[in-house]
Amino acid sequence: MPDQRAEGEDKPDEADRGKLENVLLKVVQGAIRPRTATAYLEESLRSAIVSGDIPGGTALRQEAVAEVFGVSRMPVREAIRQLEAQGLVEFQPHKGAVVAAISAQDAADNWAIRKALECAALEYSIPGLREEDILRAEEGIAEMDSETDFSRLGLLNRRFHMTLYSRAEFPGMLQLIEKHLIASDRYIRFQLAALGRDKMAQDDHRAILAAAREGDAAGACRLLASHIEDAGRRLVERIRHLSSVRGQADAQMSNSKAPLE
Amino acid sequence: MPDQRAEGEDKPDEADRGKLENVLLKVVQGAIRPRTATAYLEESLRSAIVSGDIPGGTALRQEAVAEVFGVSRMPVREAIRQLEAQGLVEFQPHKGAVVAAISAQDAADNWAIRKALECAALEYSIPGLREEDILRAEEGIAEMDSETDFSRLGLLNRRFHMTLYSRAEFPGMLQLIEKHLIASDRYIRFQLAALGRDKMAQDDHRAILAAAREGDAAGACRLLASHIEDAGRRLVERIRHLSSVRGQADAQMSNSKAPLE
DNA sequence: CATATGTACATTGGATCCAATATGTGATTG
DNA sequence: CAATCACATATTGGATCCAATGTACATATG
Repeated sequence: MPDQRAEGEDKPDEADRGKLENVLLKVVQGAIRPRTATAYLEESLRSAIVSGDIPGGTALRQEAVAEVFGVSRMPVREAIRQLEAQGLVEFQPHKGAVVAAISAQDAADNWAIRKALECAALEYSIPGLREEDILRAEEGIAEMDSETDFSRLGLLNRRFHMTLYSRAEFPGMLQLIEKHLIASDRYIRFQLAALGRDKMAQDDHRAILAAAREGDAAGACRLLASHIEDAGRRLVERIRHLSSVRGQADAQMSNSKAPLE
Repeated sequence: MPDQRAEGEDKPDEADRGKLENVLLKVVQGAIRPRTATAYLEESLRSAIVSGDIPGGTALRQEAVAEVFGVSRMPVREAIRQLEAQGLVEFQPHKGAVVAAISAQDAADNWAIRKALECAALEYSIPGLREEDILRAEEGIAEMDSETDFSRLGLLNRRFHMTLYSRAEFPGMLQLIEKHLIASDRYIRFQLAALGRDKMAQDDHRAILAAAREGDAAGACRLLASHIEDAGRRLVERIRHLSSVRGQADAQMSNSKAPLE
């Protein structure tokens, strides 16, 4: 669901005209407002892909997608282009787009990138962390403790991590990290569905936060590095195991969707 | 201008069929082959942007671009979408796309990301480096020593770095690094044009390669880190300086193009 | 019978047209 | 005279149409 930013506020000088407009503005804001069809499709498709609703390997036929969303093929094509540049779909000229498949290689890549970037960001961020950030991170841990919905756990985990990095003065870096955190969501969900939420290594989270609170950048980075590394290694091992047991692992990975909704 | 590949050659006979195919293959490979107009536009625009031929801040009016390239607006739109997802242009619905402006913030981001990713990649890669890689890297350094064309210097620098990382077993990570190296090209060129090629810190390159040759991962990473950090700091300082002296620095940065062709 | 070839169909790439939105300019009104 | 509104214009968003390409199946031929 696309949330909207506040638009230009008209000055309320002309009797009730301002009020009327405000009312309409609220209505519009409350409603699902796809500012453009392309943006709407791009968000919907991405969320569906990372959540696993559209399993890896699925061919995205333009006509079919267009029909489902009630638009023409054109916005579909543009949305697919963007998803391609983001690495969420693979594209071949005249053949079409298929949702990027889950694979051990992709997972290993993602975790290696995350480790490098997140450790750097944490180091940059720690000196600038404030009370409110620490509190927000603590809340995040608590929320994860009490959350039962897998799909929300991924979001909460992402938020916790991003809070820790938020004071790094490199917005582009933070954006890149968030992109990879989102991409790792479906793997996290995949693990949770099978291993039955071992609280997502909450002990790690607590230890990292403790080090961050003390301003111990080196220690926090070391903890974060092994936190990410461990999760990545476990995940890659499991995917490798599955793909050696069964034929091609990609297909049935999608069943991680089943327990979710 | 899109050249087309050779069309159907009549087969002389079946005796030398294998050879014929090889010949045709060479012809096809040699030709400039824009598989689709969108891909052609995407490559052309990206190269023009990173090379500085299209300065930051330029509005990419679809109609104008389409006319120049002799196509309709549609492939232009798709290409722009991809460039947007790659962060090379900024996009606003109904307003259009403008080439992402050069800025101190963007440069700082880029170098911070590069430092994190490239150091990690180097560490992963060093244990797997072979003789041929070392040799290729040495050739790269030599080429940079004797190259006078600024636009090629960026390419050679990129190649040297990528050679060092090439044995890291994370293709996605390498792709991400290359993407950021390409994006940093126009900053490098910007520096070279002003500072007059101080050999691009070739001493650093030699030192890094020496450590890599010895298999000293930690040492090589330390050297690489400060190599990237120094260049980034110098660059950011210079951009900050320029923007404080003159009004907005973004516009006239484009003159870095002048000495190039 | 196997391989190669031709043909029909499905799907994507690209062009043109129309609609929606933003911006600039001039008129109107307090 | 200033501010606002209305309108004209430029530009982008989206839909529909046609062309190009890939795939699958049938057919011919050694």
